[in-house]
Amino acid sequence: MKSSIKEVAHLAGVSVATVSYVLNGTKHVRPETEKRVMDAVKKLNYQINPLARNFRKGESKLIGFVVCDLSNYFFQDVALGLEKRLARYGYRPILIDSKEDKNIEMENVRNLLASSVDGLIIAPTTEDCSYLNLLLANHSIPVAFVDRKPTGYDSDLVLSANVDGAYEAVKYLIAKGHRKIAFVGSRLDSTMDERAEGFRKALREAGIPVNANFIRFGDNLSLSPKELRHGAIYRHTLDLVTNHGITALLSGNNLATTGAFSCLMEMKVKIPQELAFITFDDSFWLTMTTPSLSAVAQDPDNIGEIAGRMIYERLMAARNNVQRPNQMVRVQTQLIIRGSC
Amino acid sequence: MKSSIKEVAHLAGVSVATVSYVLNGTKHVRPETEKRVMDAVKKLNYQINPLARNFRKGESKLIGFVVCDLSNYFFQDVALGLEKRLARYGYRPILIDSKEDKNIEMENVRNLLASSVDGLIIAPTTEDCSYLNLLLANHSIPVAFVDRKPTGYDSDLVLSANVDGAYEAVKYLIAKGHRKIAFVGSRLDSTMDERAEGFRKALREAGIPVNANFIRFGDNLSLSPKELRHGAIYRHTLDLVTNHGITALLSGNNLATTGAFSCLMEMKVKIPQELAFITFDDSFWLTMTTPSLSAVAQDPDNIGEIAGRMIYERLMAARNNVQRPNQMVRVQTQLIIRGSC
DNA sequence: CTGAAAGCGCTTACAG
DNA sequence: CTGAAAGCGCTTACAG
Repeated sequence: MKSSIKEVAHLAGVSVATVSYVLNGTKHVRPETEKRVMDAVKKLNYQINPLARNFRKGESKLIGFVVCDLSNYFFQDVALGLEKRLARYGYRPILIDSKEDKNIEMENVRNLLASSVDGLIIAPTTEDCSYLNLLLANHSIPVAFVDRKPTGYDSDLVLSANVDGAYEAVKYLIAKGHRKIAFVGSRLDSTMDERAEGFRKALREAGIPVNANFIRFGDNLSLSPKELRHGAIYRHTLDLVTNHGITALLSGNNLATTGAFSCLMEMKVKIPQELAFITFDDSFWLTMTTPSLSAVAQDPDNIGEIAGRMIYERLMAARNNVQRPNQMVRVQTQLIIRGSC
Repeated sequence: MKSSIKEVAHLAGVSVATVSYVLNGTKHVRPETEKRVMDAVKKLNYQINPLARNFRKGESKLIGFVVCDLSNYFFQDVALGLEKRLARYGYRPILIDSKEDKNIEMENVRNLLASSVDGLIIAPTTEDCSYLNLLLANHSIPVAFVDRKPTGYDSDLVLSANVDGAYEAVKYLIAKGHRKIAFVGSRLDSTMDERAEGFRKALREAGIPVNANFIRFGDNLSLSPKELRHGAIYRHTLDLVTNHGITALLSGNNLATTGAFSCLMEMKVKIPQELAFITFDDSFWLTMTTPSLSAVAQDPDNIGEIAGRMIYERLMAARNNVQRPNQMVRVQTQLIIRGSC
């Protein structure tokens, strides 16, 4: 049945050390000896016991991915990219949902540490990540952040080029002749702030005064499924459309779009004739609406891959005892024009 | 820093065995002794080393979930339910995508076995799962299937009530006066077959002759992203609408809906006036279309939970050496009427 | 009720 | 180039 390295050694007539050397390529072994070992391995259909190896090496080959909202397809796509990249390195991700609750996030991190993950990738629920200082005091594992810029804990970071993305979108709207352009974001966090900044930048550059009242954010409830459609974003959109005569709207992410577009549909606003609309976050369903929706596409797959690579590089750096300064990577977005503007 | 059970034992003035007994509750220990141990644990901030424990116990606490198509939100939701349930039992899922390719699926299973998962949940790419007999010959771990009915390997199974779901939908359409009703499914597998059967059953029951030409399936390409919109399903829909004068259409799943609804949009078919439409698989985006789309909602979260529970129960059964016959669970669907019918 | 000790299956200095 | 042996941190019969 399940054979161990001992039986391989016995059958090959060598020591277990030699078998280990051959299997891991950690020491040069005479070709002849190597062949004997490999023959024995084949004959016994031997497979290394990863439980034993991991224990011995003190690693789990597991990377925890703590996600603020795993029901959001953006993060699911990040996870897909992460999985793909980690697989290359012989690591696997463990996904865990924080449901946009800081306490759950902390609990998740604690749990993952208790299951000996070798590294941690965090899409934080809120910026403040100082709790990590305490939790990671006794665990020297690498951490990388994605999507939101953390404060209170310094580490690698992968973000979309949010300013540029919003800037390009608004620039496009301005080029189409729009002047009364608004921005709605799901909740004011570092990401929404950057996108709002890109929004302002485009207006400034075009010499259009920035009306602070045209930049709106939802409340904390805006992230919950119940409030997505008819919550704060819906009301902001309604107000902007009916009371302020905006002609174009940029939505800060897919959550805000749910509320904003729900409102526009219910109000039977003619898009793009009466209102031009662009959203952050591309998805296939943006082509199933009437009209199809233009989008600033992020590249979640790539974000996941980069986070995976960073964690791996940091792991290697630690193993080789080399210093590695914290890095921040910005992933480009892409403006996709469809029927809504 | 990281302390071991030895240091706890030393500080508490007991043997490591006693510490282990206390920590695991595996033997009765005098309350006084127990307190000494717990105090030492607290003082040293001791956390059990799961790598060592797993190795010793020969388990990984990991359950592999091999998914035919992880980019499909249906399976992502199944994974969410699975994760939730496994967490309760102290297990974690490892997700891995087969990209609707049998060879990748087999490779994935091999990989997971090589990483010592304690159990396997499989959403198979195709029915034939006889390859498992060979792969699992040396690994006595439990397996559960979800979504599609496998052949060639017998184990637990979680499926939607596909016949009933389709039956209810078509019954509804018939009650609305429809007679020329068609069914389009992404690819003929056990699931699509069952849904087509529910479709037929409703017609039969209403005394409406079943026109075999009104039951259409895509080809193998119908599952690939490129072909989703304008592939076989699109063409079937086009043919059914333009050449056969159908007045109602049931789509067998979310993939088929992408092709079918794309066609209907492009043909500017008036829904529900000219054609009533119902799809399998609910999703939030079905309310963002014009009109909103009625759906036979599956309960992926529940499917995932049940699969997790089954695996766990089988694990417990094996540990206690009790026989446990294979089970099949059907999860009810729910007809959600929106604007499309 | 508690402890001494074996052993899970590897890897890795160390010796030769 | 190869091997004998220690040891990673637990759990668990077994003995008392």
